[in-house]
Amino acid sequence: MLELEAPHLLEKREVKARREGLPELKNAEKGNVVLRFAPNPNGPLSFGHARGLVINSAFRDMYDGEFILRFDDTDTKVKPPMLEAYERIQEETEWLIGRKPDRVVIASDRIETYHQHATDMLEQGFGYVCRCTADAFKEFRVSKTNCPCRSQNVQDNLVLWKRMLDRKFKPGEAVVRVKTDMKLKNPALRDWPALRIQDTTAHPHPRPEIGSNHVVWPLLDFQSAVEDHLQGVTHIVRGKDLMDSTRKQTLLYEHFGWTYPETMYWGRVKVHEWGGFSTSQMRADIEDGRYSDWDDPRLPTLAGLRQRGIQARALRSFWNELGITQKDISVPLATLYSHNTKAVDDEAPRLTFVRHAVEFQLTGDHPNQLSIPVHPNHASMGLRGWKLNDGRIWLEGEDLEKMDLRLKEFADVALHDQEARVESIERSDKRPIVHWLPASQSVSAVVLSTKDDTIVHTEGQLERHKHKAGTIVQLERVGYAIVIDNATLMLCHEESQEQ
RNA sequence: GCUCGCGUGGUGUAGCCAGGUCCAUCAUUACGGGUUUUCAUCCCGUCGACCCGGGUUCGAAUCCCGGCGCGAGCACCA
Repeated sequence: MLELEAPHLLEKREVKARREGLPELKNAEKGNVVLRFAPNPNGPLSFGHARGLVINSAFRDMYDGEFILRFDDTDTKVKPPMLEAYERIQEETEWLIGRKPDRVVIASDRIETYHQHATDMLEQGFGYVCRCTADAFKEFRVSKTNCPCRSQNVQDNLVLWKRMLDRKFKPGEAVVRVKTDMKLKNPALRDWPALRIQDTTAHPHPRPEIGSNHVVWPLLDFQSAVEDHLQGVTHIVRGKDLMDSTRKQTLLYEHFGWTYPETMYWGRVKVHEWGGFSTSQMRADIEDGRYSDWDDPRLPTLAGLRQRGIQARALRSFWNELGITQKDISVPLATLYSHNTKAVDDEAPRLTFVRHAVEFQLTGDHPNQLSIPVHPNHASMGLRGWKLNDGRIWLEGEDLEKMDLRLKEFADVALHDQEARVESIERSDKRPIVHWLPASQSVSAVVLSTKDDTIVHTEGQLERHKHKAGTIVQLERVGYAIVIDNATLMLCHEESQEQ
């Protein structure tokens, strides 16, 4: 009885169990879920894009569904696409989510399909060609009055539509609008624009196969709505700034008799250490030479983070942990770094880097060589063999305040002038343990790190190594770093504030 | 201004829809301790929160109303 009338009462206890990971999708059937992420290819992917990629592909995995990467490249003037970005975004997506998208769709390939749907809309009478100026229409929108173009009959609309396609209008002289209702409470929804004219002679599409082929282009809400339906998208998970888009598009779906996908939203995210970066601002700064390129480690691009050794799986766990609440949040980079440390530590070979190195001469009895583990927790990673040869060693400038030191993995020494006299091989007291390097084992090197908006160069002596570029190592007592070449590394994580 | 959305410790997050098992979860940060010949990893511990005011109820983080705060949309951008 209870089961029939109020099954939720019985499930209560189970539902209250602590949830881990992402929430369930509504009306989702395993194997029958289609998701998408649709960036504008006006630059490479940013940190923020990663959220859309990570979350949507996580749902794809959770439901054994499909994930579409779609290029929403329908503006050639305000946010012109960048030709290189198409390939680059696909490569970065694969790196981030660890697989290729199930489908890739490029909006600019499908302009004629959108035109066809616009024709359908006009024929069925729920759209019209509006020849008012943007300003004039704005007044109609504010005053909740119908624009005169709204009452044109279907024939007139189709004639005007053909003239649009035939390049008889200039940009701004005609748009296609969706008939909703000018008295709708939300002004954003009132007879919203679906397609407009772009001057693709002055502003051709950067893809050579598209170029100036079309002048009538769909706007986001129309293009996205039609494409989601055509691709069979079942769930849309996106930023809450697109909430009104959902409402606009739902009105269009009702006209067409389609069912709108389930939607979920996330709020805005700010990273405390980064200001507001926009793709176009970054592009300008790179052109001005303020940053080296899109992969400059100071930039919040995926390429920049990757350059610094931030791992894809760290970004995945970071975004998955934030989840999809609608709250606007501000996260410290320390959270991302914490995920990255977990991702990297187990596999990071240890290496010695002596900053601001000062030379000393070892004296007294001591072995002439020693072996140090590559990783203290994993003997299987092998040993590093050091030879002392002439007994010249490097110590870090900041460690020299005390005269009695323990050279890590080696011996207790007492410093005097330029001499380090070995007092004991065994550890004999509580003197501080410091890292050090035999001169014969070292090479002059530089470690780069980002600090605020600058790149700091730290000179020092680096243990000789054969790690390939891109390897993440741990510089003992310094931090995790990515190998650039034999004598250059870059710290993965910004120097901590209290240093 | 109109419309929509959101307010749980320093920062995130779970719980809220279907009120009790919540003196509120987990993570991170900070601090303290343990393991460790790294200021790493790992482990243990401590501090710390339901925006405010009413209401409904035996009982409210959870439901209702009002207030306040924050954010977004109102583009012929995405």
